[in-house]
Amino acid sequence: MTLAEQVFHQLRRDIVSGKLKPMQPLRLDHLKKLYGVGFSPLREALNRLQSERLVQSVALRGFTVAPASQREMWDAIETRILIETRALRLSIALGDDDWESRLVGSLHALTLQHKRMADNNAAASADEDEALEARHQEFHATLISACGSERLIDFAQKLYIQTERYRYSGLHQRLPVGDRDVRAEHGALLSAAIDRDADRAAALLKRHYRLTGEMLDRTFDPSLGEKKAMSS
Amino acid sequence: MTLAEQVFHQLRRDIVSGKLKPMQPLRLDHLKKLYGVGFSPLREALNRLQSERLVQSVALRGFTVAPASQREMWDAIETRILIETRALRLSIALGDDDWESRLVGSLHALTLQHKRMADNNAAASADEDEALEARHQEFHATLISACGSERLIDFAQKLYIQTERYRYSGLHQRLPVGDRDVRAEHGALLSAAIDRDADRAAALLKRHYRLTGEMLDRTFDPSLGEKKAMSS
DNA sequence: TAAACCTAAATCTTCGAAAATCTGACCTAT
DNA sequence: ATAGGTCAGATTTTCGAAGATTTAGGTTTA
Repeated sequence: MTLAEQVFHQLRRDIVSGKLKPMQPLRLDHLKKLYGVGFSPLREALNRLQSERLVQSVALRGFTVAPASQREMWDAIETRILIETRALRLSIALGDDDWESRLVGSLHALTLQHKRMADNNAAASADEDEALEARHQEFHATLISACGSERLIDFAQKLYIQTERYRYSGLHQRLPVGDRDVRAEHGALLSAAIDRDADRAAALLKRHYRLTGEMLDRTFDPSLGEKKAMSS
Repeated sequence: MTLAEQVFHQLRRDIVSGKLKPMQPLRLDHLKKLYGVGFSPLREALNRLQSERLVQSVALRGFTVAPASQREMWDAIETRILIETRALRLSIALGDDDWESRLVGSLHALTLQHKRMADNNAAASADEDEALEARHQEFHATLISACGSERLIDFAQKLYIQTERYRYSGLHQRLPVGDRDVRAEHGALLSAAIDRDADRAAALLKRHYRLTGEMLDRTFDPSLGEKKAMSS
C-alpha cells in the first residue's frame, strides 16, 4: 500500500470520527508533521477525499474539512435512497445464487458482531465499533452488488461514507434508538431480497435510511432528543 | 489557474476527443514532455480525472485511459437518466422566476449556436464544436440547477462528461441524425419545464438521452448505420 | 522442459527545496 | 475616514532528484 493510500485512510477516519472538525483548515505543514509524510502523498490523499466530499479546496488557498449540517446530511440520505433503491431493484432482478448466498453470509456476519457488542454491556471499543461499521457497510454493499452498474455502486459507496460521518456523531452521543429494531430491519430487507420482491425491498430500504436520518436529526437539535453525551 | 487545473482540462479534452485512446497507458515521463509540466501537477490532474472515470489507475503501475464500450456508455446514460429526471422534477418544483429566465436564456444561446453552424454548410471548426458543446452542457445544467441538491448536480456533471466522450466519436463519424429533431426536443423540454409539468419533462428528458444512445449505438456496430466516415 | 531465481531497465512514488501566490498589517494620498 | 498601494510572513504549488517497486529477459536448477 502506498503512503498516499495510507494517509487517505487515516485522514478519512479522522474526518469521519470528528477528530478533524467540519470547516477546519487543513494546513499542509501541520498534516505533514501529524502523519509524518511529505507533500506529495498528502496532496494525493486530499484530492481523493475531495471527490468523496469529505474535504473542500480552493486553489492556492488550501484544503478544509467539508462542512457538516443537517441539510447536507439529508441531501446525502435522499440521494442515497435514489441510487440504492434503483441498484437494489436491479440486483433483485439480476442476482444469482451466488449473490443470495453472499447476502445471507454478510447479514450473518453483521448479526454476530451486533450480538457480541449487545451482550457486552461495557462501552464498545473503537475497534469493535469499526468492525461493526465494516460489517454494516459490507451488508449494504452486497445488497446492491448484483446491479450490474459500476456507476451506481460507486456513487452508493461515496454516499455511504458521507452518511457515515453523521452516524458516527450519533453513535457517540448515545442517541436513544427509539422504538427501532435495526436488526429486524436488516432481516426484513434480506427476506424481501430473497423473495425477489423488489417493491417491498425498496420500500424497506427507503424506510431504513429515513429512520436513521430522523434519529440523527436529534444530533442537530438537542431539544428533540435526550441529554447530549460527550464524545469519547 | 494552477498548472494542475490547466493540465486537467487539457488531458480531459484529449481523452474525450479520442486523441488519447481508451486503455492507452499514460506514462508520466511521456505526459511530462507532452504537456511541459512536472510530476506534481500531472498526478493531481490524473487523480481528478480518475474520479470522473476518464482514467483508471493501479498503485505502482500507473494510469491508463478508461476503457470505452457500448456497455459503459449505456451504464452512463441510464444512470444519468436516473439522476437527472429526479433533479429535473425537483427543479420544476422549486425553481423560481430567475431559474425560468436562465433556462430561456440558455436555450436561446444554444439555438443561436446551432443555427449558425447549420447555416454554415462547411465542416464545423473545432472551436465551433466546442462552443456548441459548452452551450449544450449549459442548457442541461440549467435545467437541473434549481434542484437544491449539490450531490445530484455533481453526479450529473460527472455523467455528462462521461457521455460526452461517446457523443464526440459520433460527431466525428458524422452519424446520420435519423428522423430526430434535436432542436425540437430541447424546445419541448423547455416548454414542459415552464409549464411545470414534471412528468412530461422527465419523460422528454429520458427519451432525449435514450435517442442519443440509440444513435450512438451505431458507433459500435457499424452494420446498423450508414457508411463510416473518417474522423478529422 | 518448466519453474524458480536473479538482474537491469523502466516506471511510479516520495521527498524537500525553490518558486509562486495569498493574507494582513502598515503606510500614503485623496 | 477611506480607498489604494506596498511589503513581509505564511502557505500553497511546482520541480527534479532520489528512493522504491514492477517488469522483462536471461540464467540456473530440479
